[in-house]
Amino acid sequence: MATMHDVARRAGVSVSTVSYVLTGTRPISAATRDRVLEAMAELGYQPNAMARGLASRRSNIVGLLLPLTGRALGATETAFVTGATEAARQAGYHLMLCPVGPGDTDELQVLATQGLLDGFLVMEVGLTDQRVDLLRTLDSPFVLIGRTADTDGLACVDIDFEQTVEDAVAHLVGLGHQAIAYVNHSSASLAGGYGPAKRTELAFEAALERHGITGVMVPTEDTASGGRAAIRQAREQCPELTGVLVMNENAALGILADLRESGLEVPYDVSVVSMVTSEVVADLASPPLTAMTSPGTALGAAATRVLLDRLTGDAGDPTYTELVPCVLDVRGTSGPARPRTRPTKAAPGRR
Amino acid sequence: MATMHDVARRAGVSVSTVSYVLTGTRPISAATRDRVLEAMAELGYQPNAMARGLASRRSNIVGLLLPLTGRALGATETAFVTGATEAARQAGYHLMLCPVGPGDTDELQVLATQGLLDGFLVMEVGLTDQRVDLLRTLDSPFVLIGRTADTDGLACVDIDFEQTVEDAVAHLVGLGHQAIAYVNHSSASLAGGYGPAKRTELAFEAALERHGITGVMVPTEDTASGGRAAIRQAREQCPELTGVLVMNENAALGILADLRESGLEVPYDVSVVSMVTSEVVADLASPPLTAMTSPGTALGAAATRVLLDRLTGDAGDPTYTELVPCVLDVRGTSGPARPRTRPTKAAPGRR
DNA sequence: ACGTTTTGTCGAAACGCTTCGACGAAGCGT
DNA sequence: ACGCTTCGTCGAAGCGTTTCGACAAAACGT
Repeated sequence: MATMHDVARRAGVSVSTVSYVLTGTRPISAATRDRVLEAMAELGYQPNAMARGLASRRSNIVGLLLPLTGRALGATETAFVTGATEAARQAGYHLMLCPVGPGDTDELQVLATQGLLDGFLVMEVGLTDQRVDLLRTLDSPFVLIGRTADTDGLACVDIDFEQTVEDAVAHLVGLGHQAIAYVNHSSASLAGGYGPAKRTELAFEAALERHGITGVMVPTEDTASGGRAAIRQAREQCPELTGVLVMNENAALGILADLRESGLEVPYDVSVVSMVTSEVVADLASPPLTAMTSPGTALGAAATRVLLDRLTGDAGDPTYTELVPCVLDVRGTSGPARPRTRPTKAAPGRR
Repeated sequence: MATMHDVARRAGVSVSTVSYVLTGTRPISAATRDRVLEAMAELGYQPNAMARGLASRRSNIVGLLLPLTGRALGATETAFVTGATEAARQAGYHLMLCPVGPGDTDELQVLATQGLLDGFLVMEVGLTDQRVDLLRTLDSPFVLIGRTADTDGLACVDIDFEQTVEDAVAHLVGLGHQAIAYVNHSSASLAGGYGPAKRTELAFEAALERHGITGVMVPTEDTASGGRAAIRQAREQCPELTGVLVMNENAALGILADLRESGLEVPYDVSVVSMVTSEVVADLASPPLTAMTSPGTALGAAATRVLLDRLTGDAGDPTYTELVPCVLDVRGTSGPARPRTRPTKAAPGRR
């Protein structure tokens, strides 16, 4: 590997001059610049990342804090990651995946103090999250993807759950639905203070009231069978329901299957809207899911930009919060509400 | 941040002694070791990753080369990533996600020469892959997750497609199926030399011959609608088919939906086995998919171990290849073959 | 008791870069 | 022609480690 010394010698300049050409820190005459550039090209010179990092105390690497549950990531999380990675790359940064969950403070402590990372992107943020506290006291720059209960002084990028729920409910109400169920994350998530679960619960209640309709919320596991259980429970608690809002993609498919097996046709008898859903999964269902598509890639990219702005010093507001709602994609599982008579077996031929 | 100097002063030893305590490179008496350790603890000392990297020319970071298509990663790929990340962490390494596809040689050239990464894990390997050639000429240590056409002198970890196809076919044959379709990746993938597509095609043909049964292979897009199109085409080409093997999870769901809509009941009329499938997606379907579950996490971990062995020098065979077959998980979509009469509308009550 | 090895520690030289102060050479106004 | 600023470049001092050669002190064999 050629070093800066080699380049300097070949171009007949000093090492520092080469450095200035590279970093643009000081003005260099066009003539010498060209000579240096040429020498670099001839030698196939590539600056050493470690040396640069040591001297400048910035690595151009940001860490992505992501609890690795052992189970696969959802499509939404994956989109976050790819969005963030791509955005970082375009800004000349690298992205390091760090399996650090809300409780792994020791891990994070090490990561943040060993000087490898310039800043952090924090995913899967709980309403109270030790990682946030730690990063704050260490004052490492960081941006949350998600939100804690108290976002004072924090930079956050998140899905606008309130708006998303409202939009979804409005869609159903617009189709004439008067009784809707909301199938939320598990009660464990709710109790554990998982932000999206809590926020959507509140938003759902608010939306019901605003539109003057009735509804129930049912928490359930994020699996197909969880969805099945939830829809049964919902129909029991609220037999007249014609609309279902469901938080989790997997649960959504379970609901669809269960309704079908119960002799109810979607969307003729019941409409289903899936929240925070990726297109791939929506298209997996048949009919394809009407869904609030999660802006995963965009969020990841936005978070990265916010963090990078902070790092390069031209930081604006340190309390910057950017909320992006999911957008409604009407596909095959939502339609006009049936009149409020007890549904008979679905009329054939309708789909 | 405390430095080694601080620790050395506090413990009353030289800097190099502190270093030896940390790295174990040379013997240190128990007494001084304890003193040094104590000083570290008191100061909350944390070695600087950059300085260490510069001096030792190893970063303890490995890069994961992964084309980011813009679309979300599949569950299998995600499992690879998490498995690799976790395994790296346990060995004291970090994992950096690098969006570098088979063609992005410039990107990779930079990554490999800037000295940030000790080695590479290469994902989504094509039958011929420029990344492999480049890494080879730069002689950076690397391990493939997947295989090129010619694996001479390469370290690979991959799914054992041949075995997986054979197992799947054997499962169907064991249930009495005599005519099976294989819904493969798209013809573009096949033409582009995508390893899994090609290998499974050959393995399927071999399995047909070995078992003395008939079948067709239909390439299709990796989407639900791709699956629908494929199953139609397959039934046209081979009306007597009772078994379907499908490469892609998304396509599998499409196939299930299409069969149901055609009045065929799974698994009574047709059995479906999904290849290289994750449990989450398998459970999304109803009935849940009988599948060859992909050992994603295990593969990622295995690849990492192989790479790390190579890095730490106690490398064994540089041509080490580890093949792991998917394992058959019988769920709800496979069952005994129907007698070979033309099926009438499925008898009710059966499932 | 003697050389000889082994053990434990030290000082200093890298590692390849950034950055700071210095300084001659131009360019400016007057 | 004069000092004054600006421009372009240089040398050297770090950045925080690892690692190598050296060297007392202790342990060994005879």
